[in-house]
Amino acid sequence: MKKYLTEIFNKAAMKLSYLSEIDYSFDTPKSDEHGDLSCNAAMMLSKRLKKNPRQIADEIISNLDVDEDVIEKVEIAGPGFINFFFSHNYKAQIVNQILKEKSNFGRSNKHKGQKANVEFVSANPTGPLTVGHGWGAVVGDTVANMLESIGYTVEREYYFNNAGRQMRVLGDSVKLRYLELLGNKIDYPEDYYQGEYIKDIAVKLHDKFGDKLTEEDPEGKFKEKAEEEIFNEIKDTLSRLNITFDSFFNEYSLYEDSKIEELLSMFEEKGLSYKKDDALWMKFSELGVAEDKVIVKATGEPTYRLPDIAYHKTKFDRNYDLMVDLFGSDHTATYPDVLAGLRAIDLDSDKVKVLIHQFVTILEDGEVIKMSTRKANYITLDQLIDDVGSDVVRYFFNMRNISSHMNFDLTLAKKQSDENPVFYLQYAHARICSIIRTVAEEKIKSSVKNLNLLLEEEEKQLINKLNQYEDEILVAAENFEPHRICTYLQELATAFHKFYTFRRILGSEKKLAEARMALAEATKTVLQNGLGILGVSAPKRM
RNA sequence: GCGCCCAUAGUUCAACUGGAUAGAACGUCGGAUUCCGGUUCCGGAGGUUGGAGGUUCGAGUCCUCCUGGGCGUACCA
Repeated sequence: MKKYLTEIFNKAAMKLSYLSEIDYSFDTPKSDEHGDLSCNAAMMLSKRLKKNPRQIADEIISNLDVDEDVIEKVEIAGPGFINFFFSHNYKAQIVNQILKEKSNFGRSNKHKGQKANVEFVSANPTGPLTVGHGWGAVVGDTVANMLESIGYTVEREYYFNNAGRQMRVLGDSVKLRYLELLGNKIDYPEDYYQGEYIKDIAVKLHDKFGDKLTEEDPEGKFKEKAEEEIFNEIKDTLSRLNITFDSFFNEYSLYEDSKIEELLSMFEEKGLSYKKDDALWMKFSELGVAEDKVIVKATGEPTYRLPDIAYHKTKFDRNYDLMVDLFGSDHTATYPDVLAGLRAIDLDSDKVKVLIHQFVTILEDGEVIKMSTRKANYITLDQLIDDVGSDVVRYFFNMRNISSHMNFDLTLAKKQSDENPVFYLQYAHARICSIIRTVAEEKIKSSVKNLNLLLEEEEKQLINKLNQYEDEILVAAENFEPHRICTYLQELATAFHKFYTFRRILGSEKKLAEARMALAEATKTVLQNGLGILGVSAPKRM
């Protein structure tokens, strides 16, 4: 529908040049009294043209070449909205389109030929993933799915720092637990990793090497084994959520490939770095950031900023049109430095879209479960998946706007009932599958020949919802907002359930039954496609 | 102190990048099933969008200030 309006407006703009000077839009009104789509152009122009918006609206309408078979009514309403009412026949054809395009329905080629990189999770392998990582993991993967559905070729990437202090402490922690295992009395420092998994790794090393590692460097086998073990566990957890990565990029390779040195000399050439107190500082204050920061410590070791900038530079070198970074709000202070660093070497930081999710609070029986990583007192993502299953985890993390703080209601999530929004959606899909099975026995086939018979209110509402899908996907994807899809699918499921309650397939006149069947099948396809993007299964039976 | 995020119905959240009468789910109260899956559907009650100003045709959305919460504010990542 939007496509159609865009076309006739573009044609009209050749006569009314002012139309191409503003950024007007077509929106779906909240109330259907206001039509299927509404245009705000006249109101936006009223100041510029110093004319009454309704008068402008009138002028626009008289210059539109409207096909009456497509749009049956255009009216000016309120302060100057132009409301378009599409014909029922035109809207009903969406059913035909859906059944033809099947799993491709809703995909667009708007960004065809463009490459995107989505970096997410990126947790350092120092321990199991927590529920907080879960949010980033699910949303990152869903954002990648959405981008694919609007034409991008997407690479999913996981970046981790294996050259810094955190990994050193990890090696130290494992070694100490190993020594403890050998009967040494140890004093385990508070800032070492506290979890039981450290002991498990020590045990594995002990099983394999006995007491031969007492002289081993913590950064040797201890760190290596820990990284390997923990990474495997992280990958296993993610794969339970159907999340896999195309590439794992590690910080160490930036040193091996001299990317750090290259970057340092670029900064130096541009006069953007200077020595002070034995450290190397970056002139961030000249790059739109409040103050200068250290990029190489007095010890000669870079701070995280330098490799982070170098890493992002490799993304530019790899020619992505869009780079998405997703991380938790505890990193909120770091990204402006990275973006400034990229601009400093003349890269277009607007191509980097930084998404930050807030913290997750877990609620059980109305009580907040307090978590502390340092004390290893947290719910792991694995435990959460054990408790509620992958579908619920994915749906719950997708259904909230990431910029809000989230309350994850464990009690609700565990319920396999109508209180749980996931089941409402899945039930709608399973119900349609069941109808298809039943109806097949009655030898009724779906047909798109008589869609114009679908004139009942519930049928019209459902058709309207189906018409909105393509646009919802596009808006959700371009805004990086998976929760929009959840909201839409809930509305679609509701529209279907209402249709089902009042309009029967069996027992209706043949042509009508066939048309209704087609409508139900189209709904099933859209539910399936939408759930697919969210990474939630669409069960045939429940 | 400073920076970023948040505050909408009893609760959890929407509101299409400033649009028309602020919506939905859960909860609550009251209804619907001889019939393709009742894990469903219909209806009622429930709001000064944290507060105060401002910008304009129009503000939950933008600006300023205030209140209350979260996350940061390292030569940790």
